[in-house]
Amino acid sequence: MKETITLKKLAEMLNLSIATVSRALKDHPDISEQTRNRVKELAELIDYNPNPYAINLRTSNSKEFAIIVPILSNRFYHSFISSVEEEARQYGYSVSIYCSNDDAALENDILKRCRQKRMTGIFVAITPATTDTVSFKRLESTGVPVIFFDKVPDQDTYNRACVADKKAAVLAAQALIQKKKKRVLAIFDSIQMSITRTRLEGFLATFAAEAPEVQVDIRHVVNSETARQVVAQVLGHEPMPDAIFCMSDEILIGVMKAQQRTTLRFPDDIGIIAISDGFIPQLYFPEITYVETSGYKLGKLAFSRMMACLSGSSFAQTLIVDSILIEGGSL
Amino acid sequence: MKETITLKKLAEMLNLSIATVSRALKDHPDISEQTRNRVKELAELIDYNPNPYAINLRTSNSKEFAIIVPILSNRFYHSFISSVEEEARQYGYSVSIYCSNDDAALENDILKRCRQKRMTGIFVAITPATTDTVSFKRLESTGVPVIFFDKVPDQDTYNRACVADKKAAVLAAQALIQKKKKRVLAIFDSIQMSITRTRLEGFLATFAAEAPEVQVDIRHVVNSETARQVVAQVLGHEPMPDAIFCMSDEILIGVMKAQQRTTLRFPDDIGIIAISDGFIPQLYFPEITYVETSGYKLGKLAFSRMMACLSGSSFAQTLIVDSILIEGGSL
DNA sequence: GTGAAAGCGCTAACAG
DNA sequence: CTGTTAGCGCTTTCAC
Repeated sequence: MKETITLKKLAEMLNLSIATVSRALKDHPDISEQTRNRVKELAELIDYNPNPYAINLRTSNSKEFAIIVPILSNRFYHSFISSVEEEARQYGYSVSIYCSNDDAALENDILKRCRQKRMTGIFVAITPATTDTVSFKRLESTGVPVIFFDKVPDQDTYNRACVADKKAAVLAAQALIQKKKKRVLAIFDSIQMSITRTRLEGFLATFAAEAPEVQVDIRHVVNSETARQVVAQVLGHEPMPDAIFCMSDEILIGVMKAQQRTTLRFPDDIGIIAISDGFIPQLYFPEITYVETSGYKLGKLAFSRMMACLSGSSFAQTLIVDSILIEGGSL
Repeated sequence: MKETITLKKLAEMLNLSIATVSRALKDHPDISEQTRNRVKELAELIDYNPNPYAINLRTSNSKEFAIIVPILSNRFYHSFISSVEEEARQYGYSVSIYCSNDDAALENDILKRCRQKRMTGIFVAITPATTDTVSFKRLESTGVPVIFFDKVPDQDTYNRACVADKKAAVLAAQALIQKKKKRVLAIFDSIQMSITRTRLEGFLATFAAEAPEVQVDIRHVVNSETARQVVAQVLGHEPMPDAIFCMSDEILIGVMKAQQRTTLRFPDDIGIIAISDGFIPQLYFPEITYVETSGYKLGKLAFSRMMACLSGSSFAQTLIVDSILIEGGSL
């Protein structure tokens, strides 16, 4: 159990006061260059590490961000997390990950913990059950920025960063129109979810405005398996759709399973397009054409907003990450 | 900016000393039940939260574990992380996630950070480039347990938790033999990786011992795309294999892409089996038969070893998570 | 049973 | 330029 090196020890070894050593280490202008070098050299040599707990106790600045997500087994959040972590490290911050398991009570516990730990700032994707956002507001009022991302509250009094859900659906619809598809099977998640309503609206509005003659068959499913069943049934009967739209990865997976039982080929026999972060689409051959919703880009955006808040930007802002179409060859 | 509640404030409000309040809050036997209740009630009422930095400064116990992984976009590590986090929370520990990006230098920085932050213990999957494990040893010698998992150093002087790599390959081989496959195309990652050598050895030994007559065609690939190319070529020429083995998810993905260009069907025309954590196999229809390597189980195992170390178990130990065969219908 | 006091390692006035 | 001092909030002897 090697004893730890403290400022005091350094000071003793150098015959200086603790204060001087402390200042030398952080390039305080008062300190002579000679002393500074002497201190820094020894510190380096004996591998001095400041105790972050002491620093925090003194300064109440943890240099640590929290990210709270409702679920961890989700690629979108993973890329968001890596993205933020990447930036944070550059700025000398750490990142702690918390998972609320879609449980509003647990989310509240986590929030409490974040308060205890004096987190510098918080990124949070709320659970569907989160109704009481007042505790977030309270935290924010104590000077801890809260950036909501992906799953955000309705009120625009919060800082929010989202992907362009509506536009993603619009882009997908336009791609279908451009490929002259006439009979589109469009599969959406449950209409309960606000993201579904947003995407559905954009999707339908685009067809209505730009290609009203296209037949759009909207179906709602609750998971991958129900998506598979819907498609298995549709593909077995004339008239067949000439393209399928999937509003999420989960749906895409189900559709692909159904397709694998048939002899139909993309894009010759039927086209397919999805909204996705891009991982699942590249599992197939040809790769699936998709409209990208990038957790990575969202992370960058949210982080920059965080830094802005930290340097004083106090008004709430809603930021949107743009979507783009990635051609895979399946449409 | 609401002012924070400290022990001192509580003490003042109750007309008690700080020491008494502190003791009351942690059920010290010296304190009378009456006082204790009085203290606890008020603490609850005004939402007192101890400052973890002060506690740590005093006790040098961060109650925090670190998990260091070489890459975050990996399902296996995700399930490991959730698994550990789940346990840790129950024991009142937090978990910080760090990603070394397969960079040994960064890994070292992270390690330094962990030392600074006085992490209670560390779980680490090392990068392929990590040669210098002495800094881990040094950390361990200061009383911070280091549990290596998945990617572990060669020396058995470390605490290591691994999946049963060899056995996984053996199980897959046995499944192929049992299905009376006679011409197996077996695709492995680069022979550079120790995991490849381990699996290859188990795989070949099983055929040699139990079914020497089976033709096993071993191929090494470097990624999903090369796997796809190999299979695309093999499937185009007689004599065709009657089964394919994939040692990893990445290979499986490539193989499936190749298959999607053919009219071959699993399991009728050809069989397929993989080693996987189970996510990718269930993307296809029929789902792919695989030998499971579970990050979740590995997490539980590693955590229990961590707790053992914390309560004094000092000798190094190598733990193995068993593998099982999951039938998907593709073999 | 309760309180006084020391100190964990560090920062930041305030003095010289 | 450098040192002295007073805490940050908490735990923990040691007294009473």
